[in-house]
Amino acid sequence: MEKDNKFVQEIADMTEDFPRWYTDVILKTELVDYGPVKGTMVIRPYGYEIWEHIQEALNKRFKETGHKNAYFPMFIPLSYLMKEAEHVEGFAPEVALVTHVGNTELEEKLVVRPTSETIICDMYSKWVQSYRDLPLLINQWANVVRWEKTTRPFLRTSEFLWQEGHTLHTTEEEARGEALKMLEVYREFMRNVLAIEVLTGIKTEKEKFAGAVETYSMEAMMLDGKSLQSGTTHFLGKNFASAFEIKYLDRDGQIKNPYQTSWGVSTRLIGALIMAHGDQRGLKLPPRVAPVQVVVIPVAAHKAGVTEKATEVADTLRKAGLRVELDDRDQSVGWKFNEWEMKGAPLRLEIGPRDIENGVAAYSRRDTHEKGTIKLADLAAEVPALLDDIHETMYRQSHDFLHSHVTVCHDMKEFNAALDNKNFVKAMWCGCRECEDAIKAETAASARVMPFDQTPVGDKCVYCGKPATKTVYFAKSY
RNA sequence: CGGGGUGUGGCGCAGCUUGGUAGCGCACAUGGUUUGGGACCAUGGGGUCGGAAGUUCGAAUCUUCUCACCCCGACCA
Repeated sequence: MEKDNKFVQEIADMTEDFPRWYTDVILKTELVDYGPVKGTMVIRPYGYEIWEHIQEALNKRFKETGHKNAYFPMFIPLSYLMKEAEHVEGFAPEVALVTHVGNTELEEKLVVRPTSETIICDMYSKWVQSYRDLPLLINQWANVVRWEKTTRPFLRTSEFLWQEGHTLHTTEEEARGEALKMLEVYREFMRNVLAIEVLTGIKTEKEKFAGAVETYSMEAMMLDGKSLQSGTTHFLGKNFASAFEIKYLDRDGQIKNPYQTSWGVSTRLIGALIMAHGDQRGLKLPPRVAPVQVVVIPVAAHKAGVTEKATEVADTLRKAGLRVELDDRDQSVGWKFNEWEMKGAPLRLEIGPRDIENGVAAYSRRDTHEKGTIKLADLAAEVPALLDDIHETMYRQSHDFLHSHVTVCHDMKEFNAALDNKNFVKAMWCGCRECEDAIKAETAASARVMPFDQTPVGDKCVYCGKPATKTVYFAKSY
């Protein structure tokens, strides 16, 4: 059915122009639109529902780890931001500042939160008196504003939605453990909900969060070989606690500052799943966050009994707890097939006269394009199992893709070759800032994470050739 | 902020060199025929060409200025 190709909705060739492909897909599938203010995005219902499923899955996990949700104000007095030296330096260039209300100039300028450590610390200093108040485990869902120079929907926008956890602990071990635990929560979430494989580890000094002692990160690999920092957790030490005078009286009668963590993931995750799973036909959504898990398409709907049977099938699946859409719009079936593939629905069921005669529904998987039939009587049991299989297959694909695109490199020649092949580079590094900066300047790749498993992959720094002790993943990134 | 590019119905584009007051595809609307991989026919609605000034009898087209957006670099979840 080539026709003249003139009715085909074109999506850019992802192998040739990945950024364009990304933009085409998110706009054409009605995930987002551009906002009127440069760098902002409108998340449309189809995209927002993905976010809701992400929120639901994370909230469930936060509850299990003892965290409570709360909400703090969006406006933060500028003076708060100034209290932690590294923090100001890191965020000052990109904060939006409120200076006026109407025509009146404000006595104290307000920043629109780029992150909430400072205002939350201010409140924590009032709430914490005793070691009995600790640990304090709070999360908030909010929007934050960071006026970045270049933006792209989901990946980097001037305003974005996220979740930020902020905790206080009596001991360093407990706080560091919390940061590591939440990183593991994120990793498990990526594995079991978004079906994305990630590398986890520690950020270098250069790349860590402004104000943190240590930053842990998970990095996902996009289909063009770039890395996307998909979530971070921070061990903040006492940096903020002392700056904001959060103090408690310990059992030993001493007044102490607690140890602190913060951690977050954002709507960037939606960008991650688009760029980690998509293909030439468009989105490929993992079933556990897909707004429409199963689309039911009546074939030859004008024939007697077809619409009725399709409706019945959709109802059966809804009762089985699935998110189902019956697409009975007045379009050709081919058009609908293509549309739902582009929109990433994991599973399509077709109900036509032939199927009804045979007592089956025809299915087509979005992940493998495999087709088959399921007996109508078995739908409620088999479709959920099929969705689980799609999830596992998608994770497997993500896992294999990442690990087959990591190259161990010992010198810059290998390094550059690996980057050209869209691989992550695993290499040794001497640990000095000069080499890290030089590598970034020359190759546009940055040190993404130092894996927890520091098994050496050589003995010399990939850049300067001096003895090296750190194993690092380098990659170009979003 | 440095380098490159683009602005013409909702979207994608043609027209510009050789000025003569807009055209195509998609989308949209109505009617009909269709429907197992992006259907077809007919009819119809919608733009004054990013903005301003200038040249000219006449400007989407030429000149100058300006604005906006996009891509590549420096900054970042």
